[in-house]
Formats: sequence, structure tokens, C-alpha cells
Amino acid sequence: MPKKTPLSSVETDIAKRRKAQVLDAAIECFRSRGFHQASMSQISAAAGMSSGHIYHYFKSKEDIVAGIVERGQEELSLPIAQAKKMPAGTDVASIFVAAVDEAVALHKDISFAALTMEILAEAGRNPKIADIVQRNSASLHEDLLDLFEDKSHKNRARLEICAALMEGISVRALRNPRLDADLDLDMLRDTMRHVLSST
Amino acid sequence: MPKKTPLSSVETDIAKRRKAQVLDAAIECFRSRGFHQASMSQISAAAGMSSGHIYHYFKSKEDIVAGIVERGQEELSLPIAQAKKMPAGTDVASIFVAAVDEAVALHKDISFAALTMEILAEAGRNPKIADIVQRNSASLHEDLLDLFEDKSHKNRARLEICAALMEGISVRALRNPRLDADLDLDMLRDTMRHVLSST
Amino acid sequence: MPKKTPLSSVETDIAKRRKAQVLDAAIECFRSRGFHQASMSQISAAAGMSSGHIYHYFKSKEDIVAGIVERGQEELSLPIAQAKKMPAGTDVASIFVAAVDEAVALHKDISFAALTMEILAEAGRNPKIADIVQRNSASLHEDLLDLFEDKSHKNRARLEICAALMEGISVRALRNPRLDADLDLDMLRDTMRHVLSST
Amino acid sequence: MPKKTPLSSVETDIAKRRKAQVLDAAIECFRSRGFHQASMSQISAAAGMSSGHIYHYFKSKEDIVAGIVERGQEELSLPIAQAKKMPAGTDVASIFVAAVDEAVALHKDISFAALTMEILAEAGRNPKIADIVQRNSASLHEDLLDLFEDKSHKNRARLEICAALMEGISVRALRNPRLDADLDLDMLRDTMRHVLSST
DNA sequence: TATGAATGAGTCTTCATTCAT
DNA sequence: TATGAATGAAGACTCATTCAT
Repeated sequence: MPKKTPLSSVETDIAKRRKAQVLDAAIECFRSRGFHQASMSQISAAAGMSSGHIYHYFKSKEDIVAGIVERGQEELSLPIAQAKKMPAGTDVASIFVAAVDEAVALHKDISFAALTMEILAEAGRNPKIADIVQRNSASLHEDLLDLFEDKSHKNRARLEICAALMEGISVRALRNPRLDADLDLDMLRDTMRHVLSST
Repeated sequence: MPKKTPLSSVETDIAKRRKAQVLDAAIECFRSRGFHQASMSQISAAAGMSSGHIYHYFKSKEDIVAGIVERGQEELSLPIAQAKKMPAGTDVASIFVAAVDEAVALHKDISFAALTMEILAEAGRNPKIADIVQRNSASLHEDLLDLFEDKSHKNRARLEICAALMEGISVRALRNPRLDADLDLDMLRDTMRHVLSST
Repeated sequence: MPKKTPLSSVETDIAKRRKAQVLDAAIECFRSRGFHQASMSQISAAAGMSSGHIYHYFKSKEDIVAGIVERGQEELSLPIAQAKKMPAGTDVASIFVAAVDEAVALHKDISFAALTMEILAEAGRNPKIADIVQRNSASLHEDLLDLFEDKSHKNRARLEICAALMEGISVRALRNPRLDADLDLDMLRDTMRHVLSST
Repeated sequence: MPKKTPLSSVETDIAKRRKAQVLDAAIECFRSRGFHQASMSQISAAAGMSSGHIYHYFKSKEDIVAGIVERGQEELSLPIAQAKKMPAGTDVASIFVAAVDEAVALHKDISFAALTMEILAEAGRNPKIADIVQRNSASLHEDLLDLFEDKSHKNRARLEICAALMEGISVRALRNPRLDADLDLDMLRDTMRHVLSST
């Protein structure tokens, strides 16, 4: 937070805001149409900007997709945020269990789930996207592992199962419109505690 | 050209074979390019059939997508097949646990996972596809519930968690290229048993 | 000229006619606008064919340009045609000199000259085009050399000078609108004879 | 910032330098990409100037093309420069023949040849450019005719043939990558002397 | 049943040009 | 004088779909 922001930095700020503006518009379009169905002209309309001008900030449509995937899913690091609110020394299981409610709320959101699936499908065939997705996920998991006593293989395995469970919620949300009624949060919490605290 | 079969039925058979031929080709293309990236001419090439002729069997490309989603993922009913091999009276947990290996092998296959995500993403925005996906899933779950003692809400909840866990594996496969090393199958089996047999 | 043309050959013929149709239209457009100014939609209009359909015959606009350059300038082989009309044994100089009138008429045509310059300019920066142009020219010169007693370096040099002289006429036609008045055909003929028969 | 020079004149000087700067950059770009392939932003980058600012000096891209053609090819007046080095009274043929080496070196340069063809092609379809090209050529030829005893039709004709021969070298350079080996400078000089001194 | 020629709307992208600063 | 953000009209090319054969 410099007092006198240098000019170049101001310009960068404007550019950043513009890029964010495009990314926001793009997310909106991608959510409702998908990456390949959303047209640049729809995105530009949503961004309140001429389609040509978008190319000052992104060199291609794929670049926008990459930008979205990159900025991507910071919401996923929820348990980490949660951990910081807990009294120091709280055990991992409790931290994760405490985060379940919010995490489920996020993952079962159809709009969130659909964009996630879109990204994953793209990652399945576009190496550039796959790379971003994988690096994102890896760095998130490293952060989460810091909450554990050690980064042993066992803890990695626990994390994988918890992640699968949670991300699986997004899949279920798309497959089962009655998920809210069918899902038992207590059971879910219990399962996570089991995974994280079994010896 | 069997002598006895009535003509109309022969045509139906041929037609069915042709449709299957197209669907097979389409799956192949969709896996590697995605629904909207795969072109009708690629599909027709893969199907060994002129693109025009495909329109005798499917009235549009969306129809092919629907056809694929419909026929979709019979592989998912794995535990049911498994149940039939088990001695009558085996408990549900054991049936599911016995199916874990095969189920994981299926779900962590990148090609399977990518097509699944493609379908789910499409379901997230195309109501016609959503409908098929949801009916498929509902009917599968009804079948699986038959393995339980009753169709109580608790058992539905158990099934949801198991499903999330398993489908989450597909997500993880796309997010973590080292999933094979990180995943602990014993832990997974233990988790499923816990979910299915806790009181 | 086979009596019973096989089907495939008929189809090829249609395709060939279509391609020629496109090339004709393209030449027309390229002459009046230049390669990069002529749009595919102008070409398609001139060809009486949808722009999309052109891509059944040419995989890109550059391919059309290449096609034109390739088919290119058969008119250039004029002296060879001329040579065949002369009594056997006529000396080279006389053959060339006899061809001067027609050759000049061709080269000083503005429309011919402009397209030639367009092609040469493109050859100056597009290696694919350069290659075609150079192979065309090489093969023409080999044919012309056959008219000489031998393919000695001296004869190659003579040919180069004659070629420069003749192609230079196209340049002059574009530079000097009064070329017709200024050019002395007798002097030109004399020059060529000098080049070709000096010892 | 010289003290004595009046302001208006200073501006003009700066402006002239700026225009030249743009033209230099444009030539560079046009040589490698062609008139219509080179973009204003490439030119502005090469000129070290914002693209918007170029419009203070040239009202359109076509104007830059015109500027280049105008300033154009002073190198062509080579024999005149040559003539000034020769003892007064040297005959025309000798002046031209003496200039052959340098002239050929210039004309066979691919980069020079390509830009020349580009200009001529443009002249073939753009009347404004044609006009400049033709006035340039006319004025050059008037200057060259001053070297002759008189401006008779015969001498004009000689000049045309010499010009065609020399400009034809540029065409040959583009058509024949082995021109250096094939061309015989002595033969060329002999030809020019023949053209210029025959009675 | 089967083909593939044909269409034309739609895609992403580029670019000359303008204008607020 | 100088910038570069911004525009929007093209441009080349693709593709689902139709239809004559």
C-alpha cells in the first residue's frame, strides 16, 4: 500500500481491473453456456467492452479460459481460512469438520459445480488447462497438509479421500436434484472425522 | 439376411446396429475433443458413414449427445453386478467394499473421467441432458437401494456419500496426476465400510 | 478420351471443373484487388459458389494463391509453341525473334503485368510461393534450352538476358503508360538477335 | 534546440525527421510483409512511435504507401550519378556500361526486388499509386535522356530497352535463385553497348 | 439406404482509425 | 506533441444441416 503509487503501477491497476472485468464477464458466460458455446461477442457484451478490445488484455479466448482456471477456485481453500479462526492446537479433524457446512454449501451450488465440471472436462483434453488445474490442486493440498502433523503418505491419502468426498458432492448435486433432502450432513461430518482420525 | 426374421424387424436391427455404430464413434470423438469440439464430420469418419447419413438415425448433433448420455454409464452399476456374484445374504457393506477395486479402476481412468465431466457440465446447462442424467442416476440408486434392508432415508444418505466418494475419485484423477500413488485403497475400503455399517 | 469414363473419374472431372471455376474467379479478383485485398467472399461471389464450399476444394486462401501461381503462366512458354511451328532446323535466334511480337503483346498487357508483379512480390516473402515460382521458371528454362545446340553456361546466360528483357517489358508497361509509343519493336528484335547469335 | 532557427522551421524540421522515421520503418515492414500485410502497429513499433501519433504525419496507411512510392527509388538514377564522375564528353554507352555493375547489384537484391514488385503490383490497381510511379519514372527518364545527344524517339526507345533489361534483372532475381551463377555480366554489358551504340 | 456437394450463419481474431488525456 | 485505450467492421475459416442423386 504505497502512499505515492508510481504511474506505471496505476496503469497496471487499470489493466488489472479491466482484465478482472473480462474474467467476471467470462465466468458469467461460461457458467451459462460453457467454454466453447460462449462466444467472444457475448463475453464482450457482458464485459461492456468491444470484442476487439478484449484482445488487448488476453491474446486469445483460450487465454481467458486459462485466466479463469488460474484465478479459479480460491474458494476451495476454505478449510485453511477456517483453520486460522480456530484456537491454535485444534486437531485437523476438528478443523475440517468445522469447515464441512460451508464447503458443502459451496460444492452443491449448481452454478459452482457446473463450472467446475467444465474446467475438469477441459483439463481432460487440453494440456495447458490440465497443467493449471493440477498445479492449483497441488499447491492447495500442500497448504492443507501444513495443518497436519506431518506430510506422511498416510496424511496425503486422508486428504485425497476428503477431497474426493467433497468434490464428489458437486457431482452429486448435478446428478441428484434432491441432494439436499438425501444428504445427511451429520453422517458426512462423521465420515470425515473417521477418515482423519482413524489410526 | 436371415430368412425367417420379418422385414421390419430386420430393418430395426440394422438401424439399431447403425445407431450403436454412430454412438460408439461419437463417444470416441467426444472423449478426445468434447461435445462441442467434435464435429459431425469427425464423427461420421469415425463411424465409417457419410455425415449426411447420420441424420437418418439422429435428428441433430444434440440428439447424439442425448443418445450417449442415455445409454451412458452402465458401468456405474458395478456393485449390482458384484452383488449377484456374492452368496445371498452377504451384507451391503461387503458387497460395496468388494466392488471398490473395480469401481476405482473405472473412475480414475482419465478418459472415463473426462467424458463424465463433459456430461455433467452439459447437464449443468442443458435441461434435456440434465433430465436424462438425473433419471439415470435415480434409477441406478433405486437399484442399489434394493441391496439394502430398506429404502430408509438413512440408507439413501449412505448411498449418496458412497456415490460422492466414488465419483469424487474421477475428479481427483483429473486434478492429481499422481493419484495412484497418493490414494490408499485400504483406507478407502475402510471408509466405505464405516459409512455403510455405522449405526 | 476413354469411351466409358469410370465413375470416379467423372467425379474428379467435376471437382476439377469446380477448382478451375474457383481459380478463374480468383484470378479475376486478384487482378483487380491483389491477393490480400481480395476477400474470400468476393472470390466466392465471382465463382458463383458459397464461400464455405470453396474450402471443399482448397484448404486455405493461400492454397488458392498457390493454385494460381502453379497453373500460372503457361502463356510464358510462348516461344516453345512458336518453335514447333517453325521448319525444323531454324536457328534459335530466329525462333525467339519470331516470337517477339506475341510475347511483347502479352507482357505489356497491364492486367497480365499486374498479376505477375503480385505473384513476384508474394514470392519475395512467401517461401511456398517462391518455391512454385522458381520451379515453374526453372522448368520453362530447361524447355527453352532444348531449343539451343547445348545447355552450356553461355546459352543459359543468353536465356537469362532474353528473359530479363521480356519480363522487363511488363515492368515498363506499368511504369510508362506511353510504352507503346516509346518502344521500338525492331530494335528489340535486333537486340535479341544480337544476344542470341553473338559469339 | 538551436537558438537562431525560427520556430516554425524547427517544427518543420522535426516533422520532416519524424516523417522520414516513419517512412524508414514502413519500408522495413513493407519489405518483409508487403503493403497490406504490414500493420500500422508493426510500423509504429519499428518507428519507435505510438500508432496514434503516426496519424499526425500521415492521414492514412495509404498515405504512407504513397509517401514511400514518392520518395521511392532514387537509387534508380544511378547512371546519372555515374555520369557526373565521368570525364565530360564520355559517350552515353560508356556511362551506362560503367553503371551496369552497381545497377545489377542493386536490382538483383531480393529485398529491393520484392519491394519494387510490391509497388508495381499496387500501381497496377491503385490509380493514385500508378500516378506517382509513372511520374517518377517519367522524370527519371527525362533526366537520363539529357545524357544523350538528343531526345529523339530512337533514344527514348534505347532507354526503354535498357530500362527493361535492368528492371528485368529484378524479376529474374525473384524467379531464379541461381541468377548469380547464370548471369553473365560481360554479356549484359555487351548487350547494353549494342543497344546504345547501334546506328 | 447412402452419399457428399452445397449452404450460410457464426466463430475467433485482426486492424486502421479515433480520441481522451 | 504524444500515447495507447477503445472501437467495430471486416477477414478467413468451420460446421451443423439439407438435398439432389
